Amino acid sequence: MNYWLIKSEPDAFSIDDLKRDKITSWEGVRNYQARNNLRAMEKGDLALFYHSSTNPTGVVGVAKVVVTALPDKTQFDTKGEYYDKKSTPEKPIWYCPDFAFVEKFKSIVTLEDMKKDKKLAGILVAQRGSRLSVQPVSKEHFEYIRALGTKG
DNA sequence: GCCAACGTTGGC
DNA sequence: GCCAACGTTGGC
Repeated sequence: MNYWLIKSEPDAFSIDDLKRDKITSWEGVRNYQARNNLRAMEKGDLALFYHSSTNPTGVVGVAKVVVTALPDKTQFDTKGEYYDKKSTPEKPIWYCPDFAFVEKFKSIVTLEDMKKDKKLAGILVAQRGSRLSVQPVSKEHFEYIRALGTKG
């Protein structure tokens, strides 16, 4: 059982979109480190859902891995924005798991909150220049942030 | 919209 | 395989 943080721009795909769709394939990640994290995810793992490039930025809910990583079909779509000409169905480069909606927080746990909180010292997302869109999170940090968000 | 951080690409 | 140039992310 591992814990993660996944970033999404709410204009592209928000926690409300996940709530509506119930399940989504986490397609379009084109960063090797993020992909490696996606491939390391196991069924039942939980992820903090983070809204980036919005005001305020922060964790807005929780998602659960329901299907482990399979080849991301968008890499083969020659007309799509995620097409990768170096990838083939025989040797796919990019993989994505499916996430299910778990909950939306009563209140957002903002990046500012996380940076200030001594209990969250060392959390990747609050580190300067942390661009990685799929990050591991410790169990302690996960549960602490979830408690902050759900208590409202 | 700016720009720091940092990943990727490609020439050598 | 180094590294400069370039592109992207994402907070502000």
